[in-house]
Amino acid sequence: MKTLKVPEATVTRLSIYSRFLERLDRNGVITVSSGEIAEGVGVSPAQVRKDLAYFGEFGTRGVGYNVKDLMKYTLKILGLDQNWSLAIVGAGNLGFALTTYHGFNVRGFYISAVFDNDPAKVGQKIGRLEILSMASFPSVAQNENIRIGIIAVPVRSAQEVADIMIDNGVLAILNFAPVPLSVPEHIETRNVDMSVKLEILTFNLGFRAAQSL
Amino acid sequence: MKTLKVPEATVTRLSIYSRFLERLDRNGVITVSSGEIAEGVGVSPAQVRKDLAYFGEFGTRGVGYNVKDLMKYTLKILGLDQNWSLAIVGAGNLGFALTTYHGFNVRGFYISAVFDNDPAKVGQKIGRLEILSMASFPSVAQNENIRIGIIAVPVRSAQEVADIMIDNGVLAILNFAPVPLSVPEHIETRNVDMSVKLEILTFNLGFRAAQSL
DNA sequence: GACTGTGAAGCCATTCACAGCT
DNA sequence: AGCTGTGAATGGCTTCACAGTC
Repeated sequence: MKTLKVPEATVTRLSIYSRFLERLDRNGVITVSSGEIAEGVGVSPAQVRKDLAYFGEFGTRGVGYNVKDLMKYTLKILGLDQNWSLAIVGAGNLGFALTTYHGFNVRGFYISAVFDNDPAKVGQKIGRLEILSMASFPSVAQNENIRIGIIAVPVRSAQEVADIMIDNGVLAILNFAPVPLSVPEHIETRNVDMSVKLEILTFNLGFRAAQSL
Repeated sequence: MKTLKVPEATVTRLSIYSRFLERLDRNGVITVSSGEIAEGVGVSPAQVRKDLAYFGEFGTRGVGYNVKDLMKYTLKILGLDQNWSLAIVGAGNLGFALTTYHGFNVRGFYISAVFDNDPAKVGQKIGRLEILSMASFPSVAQNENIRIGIIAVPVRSAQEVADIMIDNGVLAILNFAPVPLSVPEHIETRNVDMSVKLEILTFNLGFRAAQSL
């Protein structure tokens, strides 16, 4: 088992393997081979084995992997053996969708609070959560032990929101605003940019297609 | 100018440069250097020049790039000099957010229709759009010339929706369901998986941090 | 016989460093 | 002098292929 320098692509796939394993486990599958995982998630068997090898030897030669065990290992590696309190800032359509998005309220994640500075929104409810003003961010972040923030505000407010989050102990930010955040070295950020993905599609429909003429 | 084999990472960045250039243009900036673009979007200057070089020579040595021209070139390359009709399938919270998400109704994209098979939703309105039953997908897809589909349904329905889309002329699919779609060779698909990005954050907070102890 | 784990090879993307223009 | 465009070097990820194990 060697560690250090795990490619981010490996972590991405690990997250996908992990969810696939949960599905297998729910279906009562006991053992799975790298080839079956590969088939299920659309990568090569060697890739699956290489990825897992960054973290240990989880399989049995000639047999494969125990689904339940490997699922637990992947969850542990991804840090999902603990609970993570999330705060969402921005209660527009996107923030609303994210708050009610079931996928965020599983696998160790729990949305603790939603913030918005629009006075028309503060006080309204999204499911069990009341929309709070940003003025209460510091106290809520501390009480709820919020270490991950989700930014769902327009570009112009994104950096300001990030700064407030970081000042109040947030260690990692998932940013839906299409702008890069400038943050200290030790803060983790990732952007989710839906438009970029759309434009990859149109590029491929146009430009690549034109080349193969 | 050499072409063939443009890395997908280059296309991703091109989309980001393009949006950055729009911002510069709105602010009245005339000329920009690779270093300034790099600074603005968080990559290296050499990377910016290399990326652009895949598509031509757009700059002037000693000077830089003309903002308006380069913006137009990037839009053209990305296929955004034409209009793209989108159809969204799934009018749950995510579909609702996507339908009203302003970022999708700019840069050449236009949401033409929203579909859902829940009888309780069919007939309701999201802004200007009435939610349609999937039974009308074929005729609407044809009339509106829909070539791009967005899947915002649960995992269990995603493949079925993809099949219907493809049967009715859709060429590219943006899939928000966390499952790989199986599609013919010539169909473009990309997944937007928000949970994966979250799990990269928790991995980095946990695993990577543990290694540096 | 089947499947994992892994060094080596191959491939792809990024960075470097500088020649070429303005 | 300043900045682009690009071949060469580097670095990193993926695939190959096979030894090791059950």
